[in-house]
Amino acid sequence: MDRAHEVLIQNLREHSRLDDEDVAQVYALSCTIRLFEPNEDFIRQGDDPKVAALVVSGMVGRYHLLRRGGRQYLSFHMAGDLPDAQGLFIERMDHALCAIGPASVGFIPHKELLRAFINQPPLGLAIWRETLLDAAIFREAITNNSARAPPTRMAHLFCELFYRARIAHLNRGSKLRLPISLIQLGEALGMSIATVNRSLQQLRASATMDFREGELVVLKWRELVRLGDFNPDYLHMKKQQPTE
Amino acid sequence: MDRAHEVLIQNLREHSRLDDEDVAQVYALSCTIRLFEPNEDFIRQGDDPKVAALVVSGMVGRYHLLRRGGRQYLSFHMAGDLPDAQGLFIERMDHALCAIGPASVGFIPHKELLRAFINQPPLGLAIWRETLLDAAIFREAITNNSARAPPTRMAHLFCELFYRARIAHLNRGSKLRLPISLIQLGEALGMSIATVNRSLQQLRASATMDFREGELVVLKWRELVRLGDFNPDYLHMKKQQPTE
DNA sequence: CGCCTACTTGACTTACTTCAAAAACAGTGG
DNA sequence: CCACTGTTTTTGAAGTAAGTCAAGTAGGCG
Repeated sequence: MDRAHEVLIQNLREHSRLDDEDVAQVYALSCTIRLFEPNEDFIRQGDDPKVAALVVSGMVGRYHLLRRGGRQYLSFHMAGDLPDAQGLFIERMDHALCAIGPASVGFIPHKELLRAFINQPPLGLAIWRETLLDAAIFREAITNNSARAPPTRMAHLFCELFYRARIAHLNRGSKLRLPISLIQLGEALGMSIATVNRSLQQLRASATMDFREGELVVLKWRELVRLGDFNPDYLHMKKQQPTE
Repeated sequence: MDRAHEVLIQNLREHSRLDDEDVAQVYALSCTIRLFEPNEDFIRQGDDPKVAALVVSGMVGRYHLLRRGGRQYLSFHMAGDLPDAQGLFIERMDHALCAIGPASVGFIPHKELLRAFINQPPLGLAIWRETLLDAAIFREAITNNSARAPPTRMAHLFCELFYRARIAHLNRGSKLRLPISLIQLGEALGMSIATVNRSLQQLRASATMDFREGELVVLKWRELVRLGDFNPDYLHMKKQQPTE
């Protein structure tokens, strides 16, 4: 139960300073937890949600529905993330949210959040910053999908996810649970399933990482970072992560 | 001089409700105007700006610098836009800003904006919303560059720019000044200059639009929207634009 | 065990990139 | 006014990388 508030606070503290009052306000928020099956949508394109989602455990994805019925995944989210904070101030969802693996998601009423912002403006700024980091991640995705060759592109995504997971202490050493299918990887990176697979083979051959059965294993971080042309500056974390 | 405050208010009013107090706060902001040559940078990657930029006239672009020295353009901005509002709460710029054509840009001290948010919270929310719209545009760019074929992709960008320009009353009928070179178009859309040109030829052949010498002419809007798979919902404008 | 889904691999085709060269155009200085 | 330079746009030809299609394998689950 409290896990929800804890992961949120921990996440916000990675980029914002929260004092006791801010933390108290967060704990005062009501948060209804729901469990979702892999691939289950919990916010649809066109919805006008009255609650904000908080990833409590597992993984969540955001995607555009394409005309032909396909999907373009926009980002992946893990424990502590508020993947639809924008819903607070934008009426209709222009994209959908779904569980990637099994996920537990907390729902916080917009009304309570807005009241908390009035009582405790620094908390509002922390959430604002959260939405700005989101935007920075989107910008990087534009560059990644537009300007990098398939294997580099894939390595970059793995770097980002591993880096963010490590900040949130969600990795187990060099391993990270990433229940993303190759098909979804293709829908995120803008490549066909065949190219996804071949890129993955290349990365495996480089012996810098492995990814199979929904688990990422990072074997040589520095090398992988180089392969993926990854520079974490865009994630704007307060403390630099060890480069291992 | 006042032009700067006016275009900002006009832009914010497209998505947010501003009362007289909010407007007064905006007019109280000091704003230093500077003129820039085409292609001149005014914020660089890594900067930690103390002022926020406001496009007063002309066009401005945001881009990531690529390892090989190339650029990935992330978005284009026109009069009324605050293309680096995020700088208010994110320390270091993860991308750069430059003038596309000749542009006049106003600079508003962060301190004054932050004070205005305290005096007039709804103004802060309007700016927050502005950054959220930015993010929505980035999301669409991910999808555009990852999932759409070159001519569709190009048509989509033209649709977005024309639609946004029309909202801001920057078009002259079916015409719009867009001083973007084909090279820059390629750097925005993730295609080679050859493909840019051939896609452009195709769009010209469709007789839905023309683009030459930095001027876009929309000949058949509905048709162009269909060609570009364009749905303006993601721009979250209060009033629907006439579909002409 | 058999079915379904996800992953893997190969062969073929297509579309985009690269390379190259020419044409149009803008700006410069004679 | 006209050469001269550099840049942008246009076009063509060649090479290649990624998509499509198709078949086969491997796991997971009823």
